[in-house]
Amino acid sequence: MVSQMTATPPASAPATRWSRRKDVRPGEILEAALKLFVEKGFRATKMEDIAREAGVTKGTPYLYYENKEEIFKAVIREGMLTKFDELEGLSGQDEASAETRLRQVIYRWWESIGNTRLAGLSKLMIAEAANFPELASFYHAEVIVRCRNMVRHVLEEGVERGEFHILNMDHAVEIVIAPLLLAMVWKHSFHNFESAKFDMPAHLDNVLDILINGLKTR
Amino acid sequence: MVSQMTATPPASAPATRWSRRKDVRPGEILEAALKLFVEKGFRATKMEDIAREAGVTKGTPYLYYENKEEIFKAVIREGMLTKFDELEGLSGQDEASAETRLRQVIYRWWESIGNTRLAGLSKLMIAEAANFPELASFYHAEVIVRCRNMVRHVLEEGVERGEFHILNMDHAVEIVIAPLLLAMVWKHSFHNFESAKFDMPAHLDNVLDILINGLKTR
Amino acid sequence: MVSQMTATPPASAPATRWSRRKDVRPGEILEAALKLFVEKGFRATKMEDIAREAGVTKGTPYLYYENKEEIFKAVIREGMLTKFDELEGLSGQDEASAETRLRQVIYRWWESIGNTRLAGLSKLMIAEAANFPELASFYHAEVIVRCRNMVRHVLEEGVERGEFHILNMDHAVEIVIAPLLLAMVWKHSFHNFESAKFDMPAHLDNVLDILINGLKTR
Amino acid sequence: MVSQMTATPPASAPATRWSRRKDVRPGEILEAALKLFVEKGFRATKMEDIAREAGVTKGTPYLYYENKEEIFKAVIREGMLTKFDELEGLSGQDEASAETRLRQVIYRWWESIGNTRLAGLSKLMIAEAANFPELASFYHAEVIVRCRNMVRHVLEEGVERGEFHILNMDHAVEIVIAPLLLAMVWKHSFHNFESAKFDMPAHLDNVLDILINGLKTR
DNA sequence: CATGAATGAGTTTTCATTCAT
DNA sequence: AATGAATGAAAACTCATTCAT
Repeated sequence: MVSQMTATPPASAPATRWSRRKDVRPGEILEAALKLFVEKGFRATKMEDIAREAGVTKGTPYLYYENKEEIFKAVIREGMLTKFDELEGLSGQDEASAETRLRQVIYRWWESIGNTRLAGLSKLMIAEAANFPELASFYHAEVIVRCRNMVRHVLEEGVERGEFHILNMDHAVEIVIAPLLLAMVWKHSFHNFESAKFDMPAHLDNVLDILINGLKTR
Repeated sequence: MVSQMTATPPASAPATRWSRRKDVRPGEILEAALKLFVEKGFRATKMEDIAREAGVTKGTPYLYYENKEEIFKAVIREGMLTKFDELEGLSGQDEASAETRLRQVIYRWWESIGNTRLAGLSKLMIAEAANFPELASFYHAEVIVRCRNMVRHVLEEGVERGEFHILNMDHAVEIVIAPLLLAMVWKHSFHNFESAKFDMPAHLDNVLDILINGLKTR
Repeated sequence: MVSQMTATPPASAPATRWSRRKDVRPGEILEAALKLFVEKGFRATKMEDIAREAGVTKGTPYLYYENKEEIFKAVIREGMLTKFDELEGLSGQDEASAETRLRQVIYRWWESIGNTRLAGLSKLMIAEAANFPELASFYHAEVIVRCRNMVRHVLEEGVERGEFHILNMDHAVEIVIAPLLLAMVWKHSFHNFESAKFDMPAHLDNVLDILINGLKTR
Repeated sequence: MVSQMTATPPASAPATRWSRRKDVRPGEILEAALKLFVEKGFRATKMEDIAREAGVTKGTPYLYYENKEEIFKAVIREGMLTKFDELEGLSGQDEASAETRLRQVIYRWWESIGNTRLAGLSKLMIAEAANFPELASFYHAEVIVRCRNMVRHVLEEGVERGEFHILNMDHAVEIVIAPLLLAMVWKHSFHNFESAKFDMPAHLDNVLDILINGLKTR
């Protein structure tokens, strides 16, 4: 999705009916599908819409994917993994305070996922989990659990250093993750109705203040 | 939904083939529709499935609702309002500490919404907001904003009393709401994959400990 | 197919858009499908053509059959069995000479199968055997083998009575069956090109003369 | 088909990527098409399958044939003619008895047609006659009628010589042809279900014994 | 000559909705 | 008031054919 799904802008002047771009098509199709699935949901998205959005015709997606369901699976699968590799690679590099590192993790998540079209994936999986159980399982293992582990790791270090005082680690992890989820939901489902659009970095800042304050050793 | 959607048990010996059911049918249909919409989404739910789930046949829902979309709207509209009236009626009755009242609000929310089939409504609206903008607007005004206001009210009282120290009220409200949303999402989308199922009341307890600690005046 | 597939003529004056005739629809659909499959083959027959031929619209056949393949199977399955029960019931009733009985079997076959739309089934199976192996197997067991057995039975009696002199029974059975197959093929595939249409009963007569003469004990 | 369809082994080291194959390609394509049409029928055979079977890619058949229908016509047209020329050339050469010559005709037919992939052509035409009337007409004139004439010629000689006693020549011709058709049908449609595979030469032998016996003057 | 990505007309199949019973 | 057979618009999917490379 990182490389494949970065669509090249539709050729400005297509002199011919079409061009052959076997290598980029799959990415363009997934990109288009991601956008529409996130917007309308799996069932409400028509194959022809995906094709049109990708700049091809009805039949072309079928050259690369068996059917609509396979496109959905590919969207999810290719969508998040690489980003996480990046994220996990970054975290843990420095020797700053746990507080600083927690803030870093959250900000980075916002930059590379939350503020990205990929955040829509989460909304998508929330909506379709019951219809695609194996995919939900995959998402749970590869996204939710990894996300929790990243947070848990920082929190545990904070506890070791005596910075944080945490009674129940599982629940503490959740409260850190919760506002991230909320941010994605606001962004993807109700942004049109929020009169004063959230300044998300500032929001995360304030939320972290409260949380870190609440987690701190007294 | 409270009154209408409380289905009378279909087993209660009907005198005629279809004795006067005009009064209970709509509720049974909405109840069935809610269940299926939450499970599978709007598009993936077939009218016939709704009918079967409601114990009637294909044509019957159309006697009470124009079409599938109207059923969806009715499900959302009737689904949450009355519950909120209850909730709002309860809160603010006592003169306990803001901390106590915040805990009460959250627990009551969990009892009357979060732990109820109605929680699925939120998942549903998150998924379908883009397809039903007016409905999303309605939901935003009637559910999200009211929910925020309830929380805000308690927090503001806490600030007035000198119990809480809050820099940005909007953001503080969000961090209180966030774990509630998370709870609903876990419950409705990924509960099958959570090895150790959350003891939700305990979780809310712990989360509130952290939040209240973080919000407290030092 | 006998009863079910006997289509009632389309109601002369349908005042309404359609009428509900759940009991006769399947037969009408199979009847229509048989006609078109025999004419054009399985693949070249469109579902919509079957529907139109049956006097219904596109969607109706799907109320009674999963898909086109199931219709094909039903056509074959229902097509021949009952006729054969009739045939087998008739043969062997009298104590006439083997020659007489052989002639009877052949004539009856012609009346109840060869001269019927059902003969087209054979052409159909010949064409589609490779595409529907299990169905071909079923056809082989239920039609071909039964047909051979009927003939074999008569020939064996003829041998017992000393009427016929047969060196290899298997091959003798085939030579009796062969002209029946030929008759069906001519009728269904090349009848338009035969300048002098065969008088089939006379033809069978002549053929039987030769065969019986050839089989006779000298 | 004899010359064109005799594919040169594709293994013969090509000097260039596609060295002058213009002369052999059409035959290879028809050969592949024949095989697949016979196996699956005209409609169920995909152009791409023909191409793959012929060892080329999708576009190539269109360099040699207008479209799928033209390929079908070419398959039929080129398929049988030359073989018949051979057959007709052979028959009538010697001065043996009519019985001997009849046996010869049948055996030769079996060798050069019945036991060949070309036999599938008959099955194909039986199946597709209604969809390709002009082709069926052509096949009728060039194959069926010629085949009958060959048989008729021998039978007439037999009558002239006083060997055969035939009341109705047309019908006699059919009874001789019938087992040939049967043989092809068995071979191409139901061979998988025949427990004891027929020893076809022996079968033809036995069948001819009966027929010739039946035709003989007493 | 040959390739094979792309097209788009054509089919199959689904399902919300209607309406005779 | 309820049924459920039938409709027909709308989607999903196929594949013969084209044409840039």
